[in-house]
This record gives sequence, C-alpha cells and structure tokens, in this order.
Amino acid sequence: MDTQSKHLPADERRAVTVEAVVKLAGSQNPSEITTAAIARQMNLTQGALFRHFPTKAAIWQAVMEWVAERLLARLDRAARSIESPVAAMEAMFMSHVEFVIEHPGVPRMMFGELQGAESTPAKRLAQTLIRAYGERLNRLIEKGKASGELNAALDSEAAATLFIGTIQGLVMQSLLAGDVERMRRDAPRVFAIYRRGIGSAP
Amino acid sequence: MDTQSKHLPADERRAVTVEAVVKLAGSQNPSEITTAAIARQMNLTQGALFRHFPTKAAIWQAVMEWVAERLLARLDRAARSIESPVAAMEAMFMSHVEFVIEHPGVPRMMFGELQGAESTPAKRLAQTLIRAYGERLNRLIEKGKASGELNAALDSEAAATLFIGTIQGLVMQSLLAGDVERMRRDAPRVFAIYRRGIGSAP
DNA sequence: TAAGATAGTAAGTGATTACTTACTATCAGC
DNA sequence: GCTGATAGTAAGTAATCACTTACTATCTTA
Repeated sequence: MDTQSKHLPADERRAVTVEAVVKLAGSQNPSEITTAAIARQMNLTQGALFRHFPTKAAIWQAVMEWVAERLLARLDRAARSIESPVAAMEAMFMSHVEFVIEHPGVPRMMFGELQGAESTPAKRLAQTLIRAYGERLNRLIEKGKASGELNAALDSEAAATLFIGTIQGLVMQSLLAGDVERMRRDAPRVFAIYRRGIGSAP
Repeated sequence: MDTQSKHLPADERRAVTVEAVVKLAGSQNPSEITTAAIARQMNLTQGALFRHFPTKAAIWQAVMEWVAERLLARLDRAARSIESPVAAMEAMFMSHVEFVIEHPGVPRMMFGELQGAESTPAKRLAQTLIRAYGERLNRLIEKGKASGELNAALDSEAAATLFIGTIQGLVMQSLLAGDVERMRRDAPRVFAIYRRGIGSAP
C-alpha cells in the first residue's frame, strides 16, 4: 500500500503530511484531528512530525496554503480561454465541485477555520482565499453585465455571495446523504437555477 | 449580571445549560467547547453538569433538540397565513436569517454535527431537522408551481438545496466579515436573485 | 422545624492532548 | 566506507479532557 520509503527529505515529508491532513479531514471533523492521527495516517511516529513543523498550527497553515494554491489554480485553468462570462462561471463552478469531491475535507476545514475567535495564520489564509475567489467572480460578473449576458441591474456582491453559498449548500446536502458523489449529479441542476437568477433574459 | 439563584431545579438547570452552549457556539468552534467552559459560562462547577446530563453527548443532544424545536416553530409561524408561496418562502428565509443572527452558533453546530463519521443522536437530530426543513420547502415549491408563481419546469429538489445553501452562503460571508448583522443587510439582496431563479417570469 | 431529597462544591480519576528529549538508523559526499 | 548531517524512534512531559466520588448546602414538606 504505502510505496513511500522510510526516510524522506524534509520538504517531501511536509508535503506528505499536508496530504495526510487533507485526507483525514474528509472523514472526520477537522478540529478533532490529532497529531497522533496524522502520524498514524503516514506510518510515522507522532514525535517525528515536530521535526518538520514547529507546532500543530504550522501544519494547519501549510494545509491552507496547499488548498489556496491548488483551488485557485484550478479555477483559473477552468475559466481560462472561455469567452462567455457565464460559461466561464459555470466552468469554475463545476471544477470547484470536482475539487470538493476529490477533497471533501476542504470545505469542512475552511468553515472550521473561519470560526475561531483568534486570528490564526491559517484563518487569515482562508479569508484571503475566499476574497481572491470573490474578486475573480466579480470580474466575470461585471464582464457579463457589460456583454449583456447578465442582468444589467444585478447586485454583483450578492451574486458572488450566492455563488459560493450554492457550493456550500451542495456540500451540506452531501454531508446529509453521506455521499460526496451526489454533488456531481446535483451541481448542474442547482447551477441552472442560479444562472437563471443572474441571467439577462430567460 | 447573573440574576439566577444558586440552586436551580433540574429541568431549569438543563435549560440554562443548553442556552450556555448555544451562546458559546456563537464565539468559538462548537467541537472545541469543553464541559469546563460550559460550566464557567453558567457560574457552576464543572462536575455539577454531570448531575443533569449523563454524558457530554447528552448535552449536545439536548442542544440539537432545542434548535430543531425553536427553528421549525419559527419557520412555521413565519410562513403561516401567507397566501403566496413565494412570499411564504421569503418570510421563512428572513425569519431563518433572524434566527441565525440571534444565535450565530447554530449553523456552526449543525455543520459540525453533520461531519462526524459515527452516527450520534445529535447528528441524527440535525439530519431530521434539515429533512423536515426540506419537506416544508418542497410543499411550498410545488404549491408555487401549481399556482403559476414558480417556473413550472423548476427542479424542486435543486431549488430546496439552493435555498438552504443560500443561507449557508450568508453565514460564510458573516464569518468572513466577523459581523453577523451583515446578514440582515445581504439577505434580501441574495434572496432577490434566488427568487428570480425560481420564478415563472422575471 | 426536623428530615429526606435535591443540587451544589472540591478534589480527585485515568485517558489523551501537543510537544520534548535522548538516542538510533539512514542518507549524501568525500 | 567513513563521517557529519538529517530523519527517524520511543519514552517521556505538563496540561487538559470527560467523568467520578465524598461531602455539603439548600430546598420542600409533613
């Protein structure tokens, strides 16, 4: 099963750690993930983790960096070279959903991180990610209004909030059903309603 | 500050405990709420809690019962005696948002409960609540389709998912901004887009 | 007002947490 | 193939967790 050799260089070990956390978050409450559980998942002793990360919070920070990088890169790749703003938004939507199906722990971590009262580095990364997401959406929405594809009187800020909420709603349904794949089926149906809500003329 | 007398009858003490948990969940990750923190919030020693609840899980169960009761009662009261299905949905939406503003810990608890792998009583209550919510929505949606207020070709299931997701999106935004009141301002704007998405003719 | 029941305190319990320390195995470069 | 640096183990640490126990204060009511 685990093809990894025993000794890994520090940077690879850190990468493996991040992946272990992302995987664990897919099946349990992220805030209940212990360093012991992370180590077990990687076939490592618990103490060894602290040779690569000074604290547990540093692990979370690395995880959020991983998420922000990969998700934004994917969204950009999905929207790139699509002329129509609405079509680009749909591509972003679907690729975000695919990302969540691959890594169901991610939205749980995001939501969990945003809750704490204290402002940890991980929380700030989560905030930055969502803001960057919102900016990309706003650019597309404005473009769509200019091109006539979108309702010119559309409330852009509300439309961006609803876009992200729509995905959050799909996540919630998948948690309810205990079935992540379900998102793939529901996503186009839900997006169709959203598109009708923001479009210029049904 | 605390007008409560020292000795409370068991049922009142349980009620106070539930309220303490709901309040705490408004300012920290629900899964990190300890029995010590709950007791502190009520000016009680930690051990005393276990005179009224056999386990911590039993506390969570009582909290979820409280939530389900109060939220559903409010939704029903809001929608009652409103003829138009769409207007009833809007009333439900706004009263749900008001509920969340009063008790910001509630959506966090719900989302957190739905995550665990094991099926606790609290988790089952959360599932039941959302299903009951969905049923109420579906009834209104079907009524709206019949009356012509809603798009006859509307995907009812997707519309219910989106309704709940819309609120979840507002919660997410309020976590980002660190300002719950913001929901009150954004809710009508976001619902307007939703209504356009499900309505019969813009 | 005495007495039994109820609700509280205070100081425990073992298990588990993030993190440390002392030592050992494996690597890369000469 | 030696050697110094790196990455691992195993057994600790104090703090904190949910929960218990022994005792005490406060209610209710006959």
